[in-house]
Amino acid sequence: MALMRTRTIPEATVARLPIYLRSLLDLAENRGAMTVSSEQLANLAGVNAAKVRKDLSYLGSYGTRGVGYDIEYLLYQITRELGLTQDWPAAIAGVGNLGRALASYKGFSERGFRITALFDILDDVVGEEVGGLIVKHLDDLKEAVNEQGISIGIIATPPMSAQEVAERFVDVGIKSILNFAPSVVNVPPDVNVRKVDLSIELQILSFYQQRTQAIATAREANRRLNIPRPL
Amino acid sequence: MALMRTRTIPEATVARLPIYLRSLLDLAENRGAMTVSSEQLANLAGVNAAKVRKDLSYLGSYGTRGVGYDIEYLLYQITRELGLTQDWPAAIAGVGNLGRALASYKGFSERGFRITALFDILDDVVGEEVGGLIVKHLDDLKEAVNEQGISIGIIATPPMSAQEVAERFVDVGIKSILNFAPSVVNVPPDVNVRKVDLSIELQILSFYQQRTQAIATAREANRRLNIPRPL
DNA sequence: TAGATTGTTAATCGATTAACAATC
DNA sequence: TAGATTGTTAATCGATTAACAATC
Repeated sequence: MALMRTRTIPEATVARLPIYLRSLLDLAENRGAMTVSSEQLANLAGVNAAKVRKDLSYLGSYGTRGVGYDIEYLLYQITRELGLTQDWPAAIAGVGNLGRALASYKGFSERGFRITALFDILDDVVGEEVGGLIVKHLDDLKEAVNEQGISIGIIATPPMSAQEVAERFVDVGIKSILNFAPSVVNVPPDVNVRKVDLSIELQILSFYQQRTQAIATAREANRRLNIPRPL
Repeated sequence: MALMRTRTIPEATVARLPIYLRSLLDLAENRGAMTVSSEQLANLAGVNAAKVRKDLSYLGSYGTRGVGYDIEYLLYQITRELGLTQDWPAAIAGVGNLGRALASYKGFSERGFRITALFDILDDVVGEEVGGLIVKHLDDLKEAVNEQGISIGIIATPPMSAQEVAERFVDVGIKSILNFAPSVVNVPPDVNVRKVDLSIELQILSFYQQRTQAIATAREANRRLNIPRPL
């Protein structure tokens, strides 16, 4: 067996590639640029230039010293690396407020993701049309997955149902799950799960908000103490 | 001036506190437990026990050797640390699909966050009732912020408007922003921004999905090569 | 006392960053 | 050649984890 190519892109880098991708698309489409320096790209992406160069170096050496990176080529490389040259049809389970918003979210299709099926278990939701799709019963998951080649499952159910839906996804062979439900789901180790949790984001923000306010209060207190300074 | 207390909780720890909080609430409410060991809490939160103990040690030494942590007390400490004992009213700018879903999202109020105002700029949206609130024009932001003590701004607009909304938020003194728009916003350094980007999550998932599939394919290829092995 | 579990240390790992030789 | 910018090295920083003494 040939030696396995040791192309291990760090997680932190993978998480930044989509940000670079977006910046590059902006440069290409709206500003008609042909090349970009690590410095420019760093500014657009909100990181520093050394990080950009290091990140891009994991994809190979695609820049030109003294010139920068060819935007089109870099776009192609990042797109390929992220697997975006392939089609990954996605299904949403749970057609409540959030599920509906996700189903009709333009950003997905704009970035090449197709939501091809919606599932629920409530009689008054199954059969309804949402965002151009008829909501199916979760019991019909397997059939839809086989027919449509669905490879990404999106959980938009209440927390109580999340684990069961995750297991159903796993049972039908789905290996990538995006979980919007506010609960942890357990899956086998070969299944990729990413979690988006609105409450957690707000709670983290609360921490930093509290700190910001504490700093402002401390500064104010110091100001009051210091200003009427006796000679 | 007294020496500033050097209580610097690492970012990674702050991001995990809400997960512990949720697990502890589950233990307290649904299972009537009084104490919890780092081992148990780790299992619920999906991390390892050493990490739990290290994380909790930043809050102080609240455990009892040989026994574990008192759940009620730990709940109180984490809640306080995250700033959740305070009320942080939030406003949403952009009442499209996503904004509506967020406005009616039960999870926020369940976890102590109040959405107190909705803003848009479109005539046919302003004045509409969504989730029990009348949508206001963005021009009335300052008034509402002052009256309601709004401290968190949520951006749910299209990407093009995100920067302008962020600036309006900053102008009226908001120091914490949750950005759902798929674009980077620039704010002064004392403003806390967190970004939730649905497309980026899917793109990262795409990378790992591609890798998972490559591994499966390689395994299959090896199987085919190895099974009809000549002597 | 024996068993359980914390809190902390120290080793390790991974990510960030400045610096600069290589080179367009 | 002079100026610009990459790609990589090495230092540094922050996060993770195993191990275990402390102690309930």
